[in-house]
Amino acid sequence: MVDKTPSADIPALPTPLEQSKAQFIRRWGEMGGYWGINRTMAEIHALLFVSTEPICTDDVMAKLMISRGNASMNLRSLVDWGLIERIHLRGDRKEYFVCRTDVWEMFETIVRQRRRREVEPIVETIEHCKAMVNDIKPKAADADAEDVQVYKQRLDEMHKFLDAFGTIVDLMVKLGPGSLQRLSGMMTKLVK
Amino acid sequence: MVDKTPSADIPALPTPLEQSKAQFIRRWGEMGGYWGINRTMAEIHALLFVSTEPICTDDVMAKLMISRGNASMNLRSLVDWGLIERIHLRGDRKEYFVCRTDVWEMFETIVRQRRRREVEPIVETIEHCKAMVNDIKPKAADADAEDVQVYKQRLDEMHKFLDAFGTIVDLMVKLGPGSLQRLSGMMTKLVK
DNA sequence: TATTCCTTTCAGAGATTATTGAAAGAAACA
DNA sequence: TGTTTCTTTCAATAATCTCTGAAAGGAATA
Repeated sequence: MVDKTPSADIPALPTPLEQSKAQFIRRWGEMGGYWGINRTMAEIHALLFVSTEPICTDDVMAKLMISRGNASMNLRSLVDWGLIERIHLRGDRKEYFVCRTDVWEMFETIVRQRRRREVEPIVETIEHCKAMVNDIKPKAADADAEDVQVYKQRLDEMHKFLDAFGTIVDLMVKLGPGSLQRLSGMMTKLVK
Repeated sequence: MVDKTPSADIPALPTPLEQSKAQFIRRWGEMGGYWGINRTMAEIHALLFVSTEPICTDDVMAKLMISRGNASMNLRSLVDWGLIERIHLRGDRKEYFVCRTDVWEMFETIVRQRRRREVEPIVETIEHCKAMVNDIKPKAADADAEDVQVYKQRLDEMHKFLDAFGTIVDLMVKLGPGSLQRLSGMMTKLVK
């Protein structure tokens, strides 16, 4: 453990580099809120994303001014999501963390998780709901008849849409980093 | 205003159709939570999505067992999002609501809003952050030099990625309902 | 204009989620 | 083994978000 502080407890004005990073971190955190990810977790992720060197829990605590517990929990979540990694530095007992900086990998990871958590459950439910109304179709020829038809149709459309959407995202992920550009080229032609 | 209740205050067992709808509504609501949309708002949306007929505030209150205020606020949000519409029925003073049932339109609407709220702000911030470190580049040739380089590069990659992603989503929306299927076909060939 | 019917608003209550800090746990070291 | 150093956990607290219900606001009707 080396004390990197230049001259002990002088606060030191933030450099433009630090200011810029701080701004990015703040905004990334805010956006996290929109995504059902908590702000702190997103901020930690951003902090690691803009850090050249590995960072330990105490660094995170100091830079974001949060408690040890909070830092620990959110770092763990980020590891669970697969967005950051634990590493160990020779001669240092502490754990350090680094961010997967390849934005494509990041995207892939996030898309996979969100799909599993947010798309698959609703698809399963739709299938189940369809089955429920299919089973009892022959019996009820009453006033509901049209209602049932419309309902089934809507579920069907939603189902197809979600399937197609999932497929395309899968393929994008499989195709890798270049696919967005390639696709965008293809689609531009298609549009004409 | 016609009283549709079959025989007044007999609760009536839920039909399979009603059960199925209820299940869909519930799940759609849960998923809303993941998307930074509140559960109730998502449930109202689902309720309208599976309803053949227009629905008024009292219907929403009754079916979801929520207060008038809650129903009113969330209905308004859904209108603001462009996911549902207010309509008026002849001879009835109440306002009714219907859902845009075309899943493609729904997707388009959601994507537009989310892009504006979640992608554009971060892109602006990245541009701003890049400018901040560009302006001061010539001066600082000290130890930060490499750090600045890496930082700029990462911001750049993120920027490019977000741009490309936005482009492709735009194109998908422009191409309309068939594009997912078409694209998925094209991409499947590409993969081989 | 007064009345009725319906909608919106918003302060307070309630529910949920995030954060802290201290205690327990785990791993390296001597 | 005991000690040190670091990490995790979790009950209590704080912050945030959501919901209610009653009051105020509007618009159609008489």
